Amino acid sequence: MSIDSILAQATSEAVKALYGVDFPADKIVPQTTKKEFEGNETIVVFPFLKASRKAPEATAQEIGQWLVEHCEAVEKFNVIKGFLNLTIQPTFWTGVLNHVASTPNYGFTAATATSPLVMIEYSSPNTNKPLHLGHVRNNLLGYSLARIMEANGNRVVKTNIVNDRGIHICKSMLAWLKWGNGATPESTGKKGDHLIGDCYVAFDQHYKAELKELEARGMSEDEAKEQSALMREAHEMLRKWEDGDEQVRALWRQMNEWVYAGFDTTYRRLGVTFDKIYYESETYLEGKEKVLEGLDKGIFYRKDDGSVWADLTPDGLDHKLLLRSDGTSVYITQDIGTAKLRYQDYPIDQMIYVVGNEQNYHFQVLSLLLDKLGFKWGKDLIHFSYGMVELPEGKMKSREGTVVDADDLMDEMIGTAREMSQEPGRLEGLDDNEKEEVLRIVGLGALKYFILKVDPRKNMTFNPRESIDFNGNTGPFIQYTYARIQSVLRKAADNIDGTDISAVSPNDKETSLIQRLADFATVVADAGKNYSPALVANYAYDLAKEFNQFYHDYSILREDTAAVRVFRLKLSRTVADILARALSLLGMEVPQRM
RNA sequence: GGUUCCGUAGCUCAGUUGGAUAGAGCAACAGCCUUCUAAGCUGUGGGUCUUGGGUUCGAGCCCCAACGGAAUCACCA
Repeated sequence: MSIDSILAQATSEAVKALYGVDFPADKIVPQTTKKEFEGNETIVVFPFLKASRKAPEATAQEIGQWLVEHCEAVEKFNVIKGFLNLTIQPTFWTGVLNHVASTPNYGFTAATATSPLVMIEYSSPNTNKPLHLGHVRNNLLGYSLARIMEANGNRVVKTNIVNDRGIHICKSMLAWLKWGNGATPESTGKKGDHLIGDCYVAFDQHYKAELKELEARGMSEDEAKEQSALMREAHEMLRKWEDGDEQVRALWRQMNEWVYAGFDTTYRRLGVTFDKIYYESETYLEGKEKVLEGLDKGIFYRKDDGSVWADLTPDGLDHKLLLRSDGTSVYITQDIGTAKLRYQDYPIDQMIYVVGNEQNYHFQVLSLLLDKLGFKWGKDLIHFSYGMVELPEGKMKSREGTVVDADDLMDEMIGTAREMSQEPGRLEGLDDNEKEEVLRIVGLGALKYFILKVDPRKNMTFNPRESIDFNGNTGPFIQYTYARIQSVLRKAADNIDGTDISAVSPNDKETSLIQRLADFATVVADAGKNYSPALVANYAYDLAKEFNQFYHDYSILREDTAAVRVFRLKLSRTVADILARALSLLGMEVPQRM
């Protein structure tokens, strides 16, 4: 039982005993005492004043006295205004440390066969360009969210829907045919996704040039777009694709394979994985049937021109098109289709879509539509909406070449880690492979933490000229704290688990660290409830920061009382363990040395 | 114009269901490596929490309004 619930319960009893009023324990939330004040846990007594009919100080005094007399865990108390500061028995804290240290996966809940099944969709790239910084944010958030949901006892299915069809892919294909000179990833040594991305850019350039020429001949911009031979060819190709033209399909398959190979490399480096991948080319026809079903049931209506619509005005939204007048699907129809397929594949209880905030409206609509169509998780689907990554000059623009490429970025991060590690004494005794592994872990850790520590809803700015920091509130700082503890543990000769530490009285710093360790369970639960990797990230930083201060103030190995030394070693080891587990929720690894 | 989101130190960001004197990092300045890892630690300076009302013992947090910014409101995806 946690100290918070013990105190809440005891305080509830105190109010009952002293004032004869029932005050439910779950309404009492003790909080950690601020550093400036004496004590470990604080209870705010203002809510009890109605019951006590006394001044705040007097009330706090009475409750404090009662707790000292009746609650074993409470050693003493002091009162400042309406705040009752309680000092907890030292032996209690060593007990808490032992508990956390000896509970495997403390704070994590394992899923069972009956746990809720949560499906998380993230990444969802187009196959016409390589992944960039915006995708990186999406992937890291999605993967971390999956880890957090798992830690909270959910069964999780990570899914990716690849947008592998449409006019944009045809543009790349056309460009490859026209100007590609038969280039392949093998012949050029280029990653497949980058090769295709170059084709897409090439199309855009030639298209622009064509428009310019047409406009020079006196056409308006719209006329030029209408007359563009390139665009017509692209559309013709799309039509052939939809007709199943074997030549077009073969090229399409070939190019997509190249792209997937490229994506796989990037995903593997980023450390993200998927349990089930859907391809739009296989799902995009699926939604139509569901829409027609809804039409039959009278949920939707048909206009005179044959198009099908949903009336969402009762929900405060607009009318939404579901099928064009020629009977073909639009974007949202496809999402209905994938929802149907997914539900056939998995008995989903909850669906989380990790998609940028530019699609907020889309998911508001999708939620309503799925609900109307009878999906039990439709109404409560979570659109995990995140803000864009911007450059100091504004948005990233592929046309202007300001896109921050995911592969380049990872290279740079690892490069910076390499520079940092040049200092004498760093990474000595490791062979080259081990060194590279550490640099990879640290470089990627810096990137991941940089992105995950901020509130996902907010737009974030990334300045490519100022490389991501490795000092201060960063991933490497937390990893460093871990590695530092490992170093101490390697040098310790003590039998950590075989020595009794129950007689040790933790000092303030140690008590505070133990409290923080115990908090980990709450943090994991809150992160799950609020879908918030940032909560975990900031917790890990606080814990690491506090440990570093402790490390500076108190010696561990040089403490000559065996019991205290072992106590501190155990505390350190548990901090390292919790740090590693917190970071694992962010998809981050820890190095044994750095 | 409608809807949704954001506004905290020069910059990047925290701020746990409303609690005590609003916190970190970066940048600046001043210190600390003969000691368990200096990717660290300590100190100094830096704030009208966009503004104005309201709710109450108490508001950065909740409500209303204004201002500023972002996204979105396609027979595009």
